[in-house]
Amino acid sequence: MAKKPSLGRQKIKIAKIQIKNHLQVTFSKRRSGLFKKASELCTLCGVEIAIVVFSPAGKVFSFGHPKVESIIDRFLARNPNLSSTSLHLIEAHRIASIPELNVQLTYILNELEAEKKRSETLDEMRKASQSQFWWEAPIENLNMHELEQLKNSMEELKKTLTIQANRLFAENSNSMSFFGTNNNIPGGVDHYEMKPAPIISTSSSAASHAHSYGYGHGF
Amino acid sequence: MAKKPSLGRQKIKIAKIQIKNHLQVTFSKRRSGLFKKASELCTLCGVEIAIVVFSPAGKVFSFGHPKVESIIDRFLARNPNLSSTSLHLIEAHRIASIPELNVQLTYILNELEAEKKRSETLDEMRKASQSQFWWEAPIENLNMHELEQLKNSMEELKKTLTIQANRLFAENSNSMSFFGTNNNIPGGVDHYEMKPAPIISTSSSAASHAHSYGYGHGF
DNA sequence: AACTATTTATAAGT
DNA sequence: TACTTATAAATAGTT
Repeated sequence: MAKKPSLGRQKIKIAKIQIKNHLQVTFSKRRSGLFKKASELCTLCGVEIAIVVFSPAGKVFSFGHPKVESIIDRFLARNPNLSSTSLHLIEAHRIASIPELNVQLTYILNELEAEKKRSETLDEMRKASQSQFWWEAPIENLNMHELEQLKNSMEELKKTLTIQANRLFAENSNSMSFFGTNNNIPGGVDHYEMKPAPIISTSSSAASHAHSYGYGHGF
Repeated sequence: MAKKPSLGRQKIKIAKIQIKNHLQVTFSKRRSGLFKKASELCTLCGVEIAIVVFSPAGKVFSFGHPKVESIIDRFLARNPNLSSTSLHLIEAHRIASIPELNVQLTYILNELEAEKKRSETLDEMRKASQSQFWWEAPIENLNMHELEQLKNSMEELKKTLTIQANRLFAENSNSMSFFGTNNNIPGGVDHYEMKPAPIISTSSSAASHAHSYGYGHGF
């Protein structure tokens, strides 16, 4: 009985595997391979690594040393993105005991988030289609207009807030406890200076630290 | 001159590399190897992966498809953890004042601005590619609706904020106001009840989904 | 999951 | 940091 020697490992093209079963097996194998490599890198070089993988089915797999969470926290601390900021704000208002404000702000933040996601989606569509496919979804001008309005509203709000805040501040700078939780007011009264909307054009969300799949130099 | 043939790859123990220079080289090589593997896994299996690496020096390297941030958000949504909750609480206390709130709003404003610019860019790309199709309508309508709601919310918020601020103002002001310009006080000098800071201990910590370095099965 | 024949990654050296 | 070489590891296809 002649053993049929397998062909052994064959070269494959790096493109989405079509055969479902095959894909599943490969995913499994390579996922553990990836985690193993990560683990080795941790040990060899004493670095901290977190990996999060979402399967097409939405199942999540993660690796982390020392812990996924701590690394993510560190990452977010350096690279604050909108959603985490939203969470802070929301949380702040919960604690601040102003339910009405909370509800509304939450709603608004969700909207903003949705808007952001939407344009992310569009951006990806564009990238994927390379201008060749029908789903190159156009962004309607009206939306632009509405966004403009939104911005104006927010600026208005901010102005009002600033005025009110400074009023309160100036009057009771000795002992004001608006939110009950916090009596110390950080800044000086100089908040009252109103620039026409600062716009610290902080590079939008992701861009701040330069290496997504990037190769930073140095150590 | 006999070429000295290198020994080639040697087996190494998976333990922290002591020779600094060596460690640096290995880190560099293996990091790119890891990212490459991740990239291949993404392509082959159509999954989403984020990797964050902190070097001993605190430098951060990341890989993400489609984006580190979006994947982290997704992860945190499923897996709210204690530390980030703690951070939120701390953060909340820090910003529990009107001036700080103001700062936060400014930040959001900036985000919106950045988002708008992005949308504009995309829109121009869209125009350039001259692909305009009627069937995008549903998406557009939905968005218009949402944006309309957003706008309304903003106005509501502004109103509420003004009212609240003025209430406090009324409560706390025994003396005169420095700014006589406050005309838009809708009214009630009603007292607003302060609760002692709810502090909702959210989050079931990290444990919820089972695989840190774990090998979940299934897909 | 186990088995190999191969491909790929990479430790050392330059 | 980049290239080279020989070898260690990972893994595609098969059972």
